[in-house]
Amino acid sequence: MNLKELSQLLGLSQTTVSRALNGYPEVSEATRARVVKAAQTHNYSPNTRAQGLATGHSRCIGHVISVNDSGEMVNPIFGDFMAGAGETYAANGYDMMMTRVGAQDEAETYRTLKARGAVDGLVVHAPRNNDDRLPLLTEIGLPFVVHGRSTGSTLDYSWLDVNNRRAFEDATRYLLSLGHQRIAFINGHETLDFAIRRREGHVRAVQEAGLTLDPALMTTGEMTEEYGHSNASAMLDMADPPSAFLVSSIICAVGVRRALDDRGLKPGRDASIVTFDDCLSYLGNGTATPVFTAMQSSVRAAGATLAQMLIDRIQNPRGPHIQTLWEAEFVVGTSTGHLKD
Amino acid sequence: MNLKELSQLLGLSQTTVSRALNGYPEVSEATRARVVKAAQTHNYSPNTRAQGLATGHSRCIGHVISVNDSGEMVNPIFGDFMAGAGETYAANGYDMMMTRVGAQDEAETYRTLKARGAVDGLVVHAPRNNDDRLPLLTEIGLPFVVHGRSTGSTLDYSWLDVNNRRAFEDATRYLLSLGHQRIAFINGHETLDFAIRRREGHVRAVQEAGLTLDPALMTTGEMTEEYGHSNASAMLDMADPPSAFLVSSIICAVGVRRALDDRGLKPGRDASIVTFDDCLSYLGNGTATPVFTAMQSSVRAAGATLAQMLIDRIQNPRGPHIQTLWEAEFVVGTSTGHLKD
DNA sequence: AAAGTGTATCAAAGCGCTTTGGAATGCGGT
DNA sequence: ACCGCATTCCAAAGCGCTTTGATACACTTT
Repeated sequence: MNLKELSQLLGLSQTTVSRALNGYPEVSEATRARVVKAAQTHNYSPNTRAQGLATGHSRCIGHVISVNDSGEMVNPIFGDFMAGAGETYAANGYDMMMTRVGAQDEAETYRTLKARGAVDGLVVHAPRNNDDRLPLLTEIGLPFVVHGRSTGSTLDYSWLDVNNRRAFEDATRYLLSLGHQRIAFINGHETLDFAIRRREGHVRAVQEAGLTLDPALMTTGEMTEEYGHSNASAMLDMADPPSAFLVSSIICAVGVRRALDDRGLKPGRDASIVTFDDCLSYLGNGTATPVFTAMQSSVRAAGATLAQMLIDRIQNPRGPHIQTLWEAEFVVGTSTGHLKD
Repeated sequence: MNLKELSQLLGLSQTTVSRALNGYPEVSEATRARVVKAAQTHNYSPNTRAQGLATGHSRCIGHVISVNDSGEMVNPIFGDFMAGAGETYAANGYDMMMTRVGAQDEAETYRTLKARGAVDGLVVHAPRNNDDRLPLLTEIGLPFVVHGRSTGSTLDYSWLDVNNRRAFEDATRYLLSLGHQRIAFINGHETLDFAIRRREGHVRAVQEAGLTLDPALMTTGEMTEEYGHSNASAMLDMADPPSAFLVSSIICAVGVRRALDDRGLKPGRDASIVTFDDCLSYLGNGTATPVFTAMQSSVRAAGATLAQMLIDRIQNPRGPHIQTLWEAEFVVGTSTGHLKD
């Protein structure tokens, strides 16, 4: 069933049917009602591609997932982010497209996406320091919003980020206030902007307290459970092990906890753990009392909000750029306690 | 840059340029080379929608994610599945589209997807017993493949599944062989086909051993960490607690382990855990020796294979349906041990 | 009665591509 | 010199929609 058939069926022109369905005022309400009903009974929906060709828009948002060097890692927050974004897209009649791409042909992918007219805009994930995707997208004229920020970029662009620096500064202060002096910092890859900011926050709080940083207690890497486990294990086996762990992801924190368990150490009693918690739906941080003391911010909510920002931007490309900074909520769970003497 | 401009630039007709780029034999190799090069330098890619309109195909695959009643859960395996599928799609020039939908307007969504011509085919996720999506999709003529199976369906359709019944039967037998008699079974929602099969496997092995099943040791639910933790906790606090846990997901298993840790019990020594492991990239089951004794099968590989099956089906809709059954690999880790007397 | 004003509808062009059904060109064979 | 026969290229139709610019008609208004 297409427009032509439907309009013939109704004894109307394609113009009128199209306008009736798209809510134009030139159509009488009586006619509109008739058209809408017929469309429903005959299960008519306008062909996406024809509509897109005529309007010049795809009503589709792209998400380009860059596969990192290891080539295998899937960001665990991805599902929740997409779930949040998906709600917004659905509510606004947008489709959501995903593209996987190796790091080397990133630029090519973005250019092709634009040339093909496949998407009206896209979300930039996992921004790096001075990320070259921002000038690229600006140059080729593809609307975008950034999940996070790109320090060093002089461009004006829209982003939504968590105040990572403050969150990790506060978290470190909290551990210091409990008497911890040797604090391990299990961070993500410091090619990523958020990881850099987190380190800055941590470093600032440690230095502020007049303590010196031990490089042996700071690691960076892919934020998997195994990564948390192996690094925490190594540190716990040091001659002078840390008494507290500051962890960049609850998934790593699970690994850190396992390292403690392996050694018969109890989190909160024998060693403390503070983690960042993205509020993943399948890895909730306890129901009544939080399991981990954590800085939390819902990545799902971030997805929903960023999607709306992008849609607004697409519909009004000349509008001002929006920058949103969310503060993480600090919750005290059972994984932290005073330093034992 | 569009076809018309490019062809004018080259002094050729649109036909010739189109044919040159699409590999038709009617074009001399010299001309083709010239065209391809010009397309590259001018960054030309055919407009997706125009191409789709002309050919009648979208070269796009749909993934409809049904949001369950709780409305909030995101399947943790989703990211890895999509990563696997995405590789295949990219290699074959297909785009990948996601749609989120509430359970009540599932049918409507599929119909609209077809009517709009938005996708050439789709992957059915999380099939239920006698799933009504299969006859629906067959009726509306949208090619599909199923990740899992739908018991009770009399249709002929393509699927890829893990032999869940055998995996859980074998796992249960393994626990029995270690002397465990009270085995808890932490399962997923038994509206889902795979969960039903897993229960069947477990039940069969228990009955085969001449033991009676204790309904108090069998739970079903959303497979989150918290779900594993709360149910394992409740069972461990029973007068006659289980000595082993059979768990449907490594995420739940992490929760079960936490419940043991809470009580100072050590997995493998004080209680055993066997889990199904989807080989999620961020939640690897140890490097050298597995942490959990597990039945493992890569959901990422499943995504890649199913994507190929679907593409084959789209390109040859009259071809035979393919049914693939994978056996899970059983690995013994540190989470299981003989029953202490 | 003529002119003006909305209102409700329509025919046709155009979006950028593929593809059908020719047409022009070059070349060997008679 | 003429006739096939490839080879190489092209003009134009068509995919299903939106949208421009008109048209037909029923009312006021002067």
